[in-house]
Amino acid sequence: MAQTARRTRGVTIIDVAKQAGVSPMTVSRVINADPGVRDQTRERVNEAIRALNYKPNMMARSLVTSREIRIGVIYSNPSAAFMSDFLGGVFEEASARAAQLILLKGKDGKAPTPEAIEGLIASGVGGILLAPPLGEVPLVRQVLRAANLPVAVVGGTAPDAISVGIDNRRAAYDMTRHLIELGHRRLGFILGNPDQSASAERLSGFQEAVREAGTVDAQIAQGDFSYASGLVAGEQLLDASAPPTAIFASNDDMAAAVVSVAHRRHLDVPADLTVTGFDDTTAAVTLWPPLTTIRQPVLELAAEALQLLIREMRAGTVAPAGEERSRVLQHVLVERQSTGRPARS
Amino acid sequence: MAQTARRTRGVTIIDVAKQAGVSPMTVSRVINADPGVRDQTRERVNEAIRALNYKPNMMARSLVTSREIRIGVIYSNPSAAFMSDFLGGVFEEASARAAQLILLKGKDGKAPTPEAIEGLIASGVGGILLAPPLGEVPLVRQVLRAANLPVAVVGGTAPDAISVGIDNRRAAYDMTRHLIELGHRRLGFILGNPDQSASAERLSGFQEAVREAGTVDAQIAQGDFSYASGLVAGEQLLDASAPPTAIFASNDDMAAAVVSVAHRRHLDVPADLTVTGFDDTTAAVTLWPPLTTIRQPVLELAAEALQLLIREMRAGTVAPAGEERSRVLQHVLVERQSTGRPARS
DNA sequence: GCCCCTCCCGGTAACGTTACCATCTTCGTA
DNA sequence: TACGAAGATGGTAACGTTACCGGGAGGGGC
Repeated sequence: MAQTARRTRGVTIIDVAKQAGVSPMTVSRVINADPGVRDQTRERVNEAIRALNYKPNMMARSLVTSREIRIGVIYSNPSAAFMSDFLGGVFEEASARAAQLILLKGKDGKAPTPEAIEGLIASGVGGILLAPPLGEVPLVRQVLRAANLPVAVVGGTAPDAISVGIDNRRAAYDMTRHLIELGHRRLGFILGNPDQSASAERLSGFQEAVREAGTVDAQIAQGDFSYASGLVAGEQLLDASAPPTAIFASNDDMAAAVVSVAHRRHLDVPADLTVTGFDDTTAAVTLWPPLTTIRQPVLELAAEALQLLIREMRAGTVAPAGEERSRVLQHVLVERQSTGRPARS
Repeated sequence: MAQTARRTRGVTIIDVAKQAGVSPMTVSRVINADPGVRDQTRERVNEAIRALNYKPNMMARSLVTSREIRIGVIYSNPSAAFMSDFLGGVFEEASARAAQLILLKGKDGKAPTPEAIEGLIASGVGGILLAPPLGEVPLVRQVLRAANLPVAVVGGTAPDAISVGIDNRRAAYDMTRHLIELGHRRLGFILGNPDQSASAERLSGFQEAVREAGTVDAQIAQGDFSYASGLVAGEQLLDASAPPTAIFASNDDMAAAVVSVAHRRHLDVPADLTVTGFDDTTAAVTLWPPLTTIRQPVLELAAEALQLLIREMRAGTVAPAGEERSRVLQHVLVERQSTGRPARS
């Protein structure tokens, strides 16, 4: 019977120091990668750390360093799958840096009320992290600007805030090229919600690839990222006299709707119609066939944004000029079973 | 221009004490609801707290109280919507109690490998929180038992661990009664994955309501909680010579599949067929029509489990006997547009 | 009128870490 | 050979909170 020590005795920096035969200060230096330590000493300390399975105590550390980091995270509920990853990334980063998170969630996919946001600010947060698409809701930005707090937005442009996202234009371009390379010459594209800049960027990428290919016919239908709008847009595209052989929806929900429309018309996906989405939400996989789509590195996006935000909060100044205040991460084209070559060229 | 103080000066317990004209110790007592403070004094302190907008510093507090609380959270990815709420609840509770979270996520909806779990344990966590359905994966439980750590599972029974969940049987019973009250007399039920005890409990609740009603015809089809299995089960139920007028799927994914099958057969939901789900995931709302379903208070579930776990970790002993080691929270029947009265009785 | 007991409250010492400055080496160079 | 400079390490004092004890103010019983 493994009599696991219930006492979380807590091996401290002092224990390590004793074991390595140095002072606690030197151990601290090793942990924080301070260059002013001889290699030999450093090695001895690292060995002691390993031997004792020492983990620095975040509480004590942040008690003496940063007075306290409290960050407000505002999100609605665009896609739950997205939020799950997003929160995961934020939490991991927050716990690594001993930041305290205060969550504020809007109801029914809407942004929280200005009052709620002001309440959050009044509760004493030192910075705000905005999940998409809240970075582009004018009312939210306005309240935040008035508070003059450091803000980081994920997945959206932001003139006066940190922003982290992917290259939507490039991602849409890649997907469109992929469809063209499969042999499709009549493409359909379903636009996203015009209030989000990502919609225009994705359209722009689509159009560039089409223009580049030259001999491709493109039809565009308006949507708003909702399943219902995908239903309408799908019907519209397939009602055309020369319907597309491939439809590229601006997100997975709308792509799922297109698949549903196709099935109702007894069209097989992908034999009769190729469908692709964007975002790689769970919808992409719970469906049959699973969707070819674009995956955003959501977890990394969130972690990166939080990291930049914390740095800015520590620095104290809101803007270190046009420095590294925005970052673009790589997307991935995930190929599943909703895409194939067209029935006949 | 609101010259917001960038210096997070950090109003401390000492500032409050000065303002209230008492010692820091008394302020601490007020914060921790210690009874040994005169009402008059308490009021004065509370006033000072409000006036200064004082927030206790979690870091400092937990530095002196609990040596350190580090909790491992293991989850796969059953439903992203579920996880989003779940993580939200866990995080909120963790940050309120200054617990450090370490996340471990299984790939592709599968449980993490035993090696990964052992790695998590070796990293020095003092307790483990298991998201559904991991509490019922034998391999996971086995590894955890060997480590002899406090464990809390959400949504599942657990002989030797804290468990928090809803009354699945009662919830299924409620939903079935609801269908019967709408006038349905031929019901279809789609079972969940037989490896999860929730499946059997839901079936049991369904059957009890059916038995109670007396004149109701019930047909049961096997599923496994996946969309694909819902497709098969839905076809099977609707192929019957006297197909049901209402189908109760054990989760939303399968319910969504049934809706898809119905549409393919040109059956309107809910005019020709009533469909209900379970869990209230996003799938329930992104679909058309939105699903009537059972909502679990996921956020509260997670928070409660974490709270119980932390208490047990602090107590030091693994089992305070058959005390409050499991808790049942209330579910809610959410009525949306996928249910209606049968076409003809 | 004195003693003891209860009820409130304050002082002091931790908790584990890092900032800051002092100290001790070790060289390179005049 | 000596002396300053740079490099490496240690000592001390914080950070904000609570645990633990000690002590003063009342009140009741004899």
